[in-house]
Amino acid sequence: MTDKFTVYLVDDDPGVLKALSRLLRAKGHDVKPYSSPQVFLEEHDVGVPGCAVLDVSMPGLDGLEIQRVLTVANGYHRPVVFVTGKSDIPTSVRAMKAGAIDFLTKPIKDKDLFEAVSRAEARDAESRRLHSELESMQAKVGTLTPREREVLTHVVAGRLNKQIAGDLGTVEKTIKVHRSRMMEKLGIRTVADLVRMAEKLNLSR
Amino acid sequence: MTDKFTVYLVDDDPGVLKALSRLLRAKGHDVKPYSSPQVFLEEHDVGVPGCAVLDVSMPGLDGLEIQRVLTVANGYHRPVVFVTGKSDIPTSVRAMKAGAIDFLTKPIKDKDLFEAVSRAEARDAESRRLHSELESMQAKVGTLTPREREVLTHVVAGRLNKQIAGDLGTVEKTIKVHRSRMMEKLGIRTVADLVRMAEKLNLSR
DNA sequence: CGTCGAGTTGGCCCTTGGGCCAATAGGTAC
DNA sequence: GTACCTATTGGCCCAAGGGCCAACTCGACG
Repeated sequence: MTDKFTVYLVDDDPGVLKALSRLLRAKGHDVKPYSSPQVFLEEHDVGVPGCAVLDVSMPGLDGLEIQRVLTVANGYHRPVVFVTGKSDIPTSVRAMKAGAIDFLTKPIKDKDLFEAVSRAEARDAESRRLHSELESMQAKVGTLTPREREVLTHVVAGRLNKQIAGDLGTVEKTIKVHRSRMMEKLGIRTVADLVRMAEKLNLSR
Repeated sequence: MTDKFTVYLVDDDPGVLKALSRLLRAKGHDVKPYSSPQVFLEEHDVGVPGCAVLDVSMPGLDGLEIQRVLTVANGYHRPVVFVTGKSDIPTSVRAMKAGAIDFLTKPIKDKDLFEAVSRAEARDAESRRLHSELESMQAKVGTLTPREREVLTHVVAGRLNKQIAGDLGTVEKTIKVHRSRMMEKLGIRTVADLVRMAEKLNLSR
């Protein structure tokens, strides 16, 4: 149903690795199989849209460890689906609390795996969309001078130019100029849009 | 550490019920023990700040069923902590996916239960705060006339009075009046606040 | 039929926002 | 030192927001 979505598959059992790879490839996914968690982490690229399907218990690095590492990144969370042959409830609960998409026990039903990967794909797409939106906004805010940024926060707070001038120890005219340049740089025309942007970036506080 | 926080405790085992009750009461919580899921659901009051601690497997209504019922409400989700003597991974995963705070296996460590209830309390408080905030805002929006509401959406969209007038087939003066009355009724003074309110209420679309 | 709320509109006037042009001052980079 | 960026300020003028008072229409309610 989809393509250009990469599934990072990590399982120390070559048989499982092969079987799941075939299954997911048949579904149209781009699969990258790893029998070693370490190698996976080295080659893993957060820039690629995709999800991780991890065996819970592996020698060296177990699935939960990997999940933690993947989560640390920069706010972006690589969606993780766990598969396991032998595990326990506390482990599954910990995984889910940490944000796992699903926690499947072997024997794994194809349908369950597909659904999990599908949800992972949706979440990944959404989080990428959000993330890139925030990035582009932050990039624009980054081009603002310190003064312009101050004015921005005051405008978002709903203060009048005159009041902002008072707060910043200058005159209204100066604020108008900063304000105008600020809006220009942000590529925004209305205060409404400015407020929405500021809300998303948490610039209100 | 806290009080006036109610723990609805539901377990068909009288012994467990008694033990957990004592434990939670000692911690300062107001505990309402039920050995019957049905009775619990009948007496349950979403208006009371608290959480539910449910046994997963019970005759009649199992824990997951109860969780589903508690979730249906009106957008408010009663935080649920599961306790179980005998369960399996798929069940725990389903519970966590459905938003459970935690899924504890017996023998339950006091510390785990306390932490779970504590997190449930935090979540409950937060969701109540959010909910009441939304309610009061919606109540105010409810006092608006249809026309005022239309104007609201246009203002939030960043449109000028003149443009709004064009869209609504009237003149700028009329929009000014609606706009003024609208702000007055909402108890809001700045466009910035209006936008933030609209965002929270999803009035932008 | 009279009252009332909702929707309209006009006029008047003041405050704000914002664009354009010009100019000054301090600091930094080449 | 010259060029450039950032911050400032002034003047001029026009557009937009918004308060106050008054008035009109229409449909619903008694």
